[in-house]
Amino acid sequence: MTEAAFTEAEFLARYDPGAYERSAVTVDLVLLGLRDGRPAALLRRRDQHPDLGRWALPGGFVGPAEDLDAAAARVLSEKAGLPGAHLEQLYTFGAVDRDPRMRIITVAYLALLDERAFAGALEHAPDLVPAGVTGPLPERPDGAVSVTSPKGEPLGLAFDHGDILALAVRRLRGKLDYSDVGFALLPERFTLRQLQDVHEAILCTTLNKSAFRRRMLDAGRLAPTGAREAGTSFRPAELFRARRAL
Amino acid sequence: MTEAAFTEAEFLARYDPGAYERSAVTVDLVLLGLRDGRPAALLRRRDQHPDLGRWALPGGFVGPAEDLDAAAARVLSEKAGLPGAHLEQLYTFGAVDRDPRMRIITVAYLALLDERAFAGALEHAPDLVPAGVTGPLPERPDGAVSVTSPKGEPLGLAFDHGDILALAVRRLRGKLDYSDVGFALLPERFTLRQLQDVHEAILCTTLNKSAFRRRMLDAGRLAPTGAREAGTSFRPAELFRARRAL
DNA sequence: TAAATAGTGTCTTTTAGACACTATCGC
DNA sequence: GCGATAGTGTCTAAAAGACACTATTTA
Repeated sequence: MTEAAFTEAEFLARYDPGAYERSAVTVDLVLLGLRDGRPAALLRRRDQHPDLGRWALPGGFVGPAEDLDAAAARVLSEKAGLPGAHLEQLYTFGAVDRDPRMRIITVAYLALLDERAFAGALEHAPDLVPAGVTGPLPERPDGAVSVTSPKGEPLGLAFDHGDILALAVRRLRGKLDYSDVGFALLPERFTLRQLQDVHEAILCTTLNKSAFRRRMLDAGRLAPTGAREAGTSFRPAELFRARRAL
Repeated sequence: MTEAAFTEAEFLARYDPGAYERSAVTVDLVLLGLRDGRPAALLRRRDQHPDLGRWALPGGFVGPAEDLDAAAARVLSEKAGLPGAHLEQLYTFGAVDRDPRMRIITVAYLALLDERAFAGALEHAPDLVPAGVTGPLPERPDGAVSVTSPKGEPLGLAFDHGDILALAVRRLRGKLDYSDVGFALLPERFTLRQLQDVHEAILCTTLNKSAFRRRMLDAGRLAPTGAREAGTSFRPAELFRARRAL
């Protein structure tokens, strides 16, 4: 029987990994944050063919001895110079013709940056541009996003990166209500009003204040700090912290 | 300037794809259905090292000129002999040591089979075994699944396939309420009671009959056929069909 | 005290659960 | 009519929206 012919160690010693087709695998990152209260993504202008002049998500090849999540974290720190951001796998794009150079399968990740991290990334990587992201409209959730330069001009995205960006926004919207991704876009301590502003910006709606506060406080994911914001010319709001999930 | 030196066509003609690290890429399928009203997955016993004797998800390598979705559909029809099943990408698993033979990145897909397709797959591929899947418990959604043979004996899964299976169940549960994945586990025409049974089996709960009917009918995803089920010895229920999403 | 925003109370509307009730089929 | 399940009506409980109201700070 085959089963008894080798031990697993012997089997592995004789195994020839060269016999299989291989593909280039990359990670691409949607670096998403809020800029002036509006969703924005960090993009890089392509200075080479193909899709020269179009705008692309930062990304990089996955090393042969590198976990996917590690590759995403490496690209995040290379491009944005920050370790602490929320990072989650989005989806894997593997259409044969998605890159005309060769077959490249890319695992897309969503990275959420708070305002400070977003600004830090811009300093750390001067080739990144904060592009405004609008849509897909909540009532047409499978639509496309429109991406604009800081001056408001529309930007064309390279490859299938528009699809990736649209998926990132949809994912963020879908998880906003029941997960703690919303906190990732805020500093460590924040007011309930700031949290509501974030939700409204992501969902493209206005929310009811008292209902929002009720839901957030009842959900038990917020810990009051006792401290209050400083520097206001009016009644300062209480500062909360995201409670570590169990 | 680099930009003007070549056209895109010239650039591509000179491009050398050999310069990048590559990885073996596979798709693995969670073939999920209901057997006697309980969740079950189709698994294959490994007859080779590594993990000889453990139970694995059906899968296959992604061809060099094959889209990811096409590879998943191919494996589905090879292993289960059916084209029409619901198929969606789940997650990509790429830990360096997930397979001791070599670096293999696998894109996991969830395939939902109705009772007929499930039985058909068992006939088409006699090496597949319908394994009962229980858990993760709804109150511990990030727990592990336990997998049992048709006789009720626990089965050990190969590689990280237990994680993949658990993720599949969680995804199915999460989408059951707002999407139409529930319909994929039923024949084309079904009664509301059958639909409720499916939901209860997947969610591991009991649901309120009148509230369930209200929700389903109000959601507008059901189309009445006018026909009624046949062969009952009591009042036959109305048959519905899933309405095509816009 | 005026301005501005934080935070609360409460009424209404909607949605979900509980559960008994009626309806309809084969026999 | 009986047995069994389909399907409905209605009460209650919980959650969400509307919106006015009170509270607290700086200037």
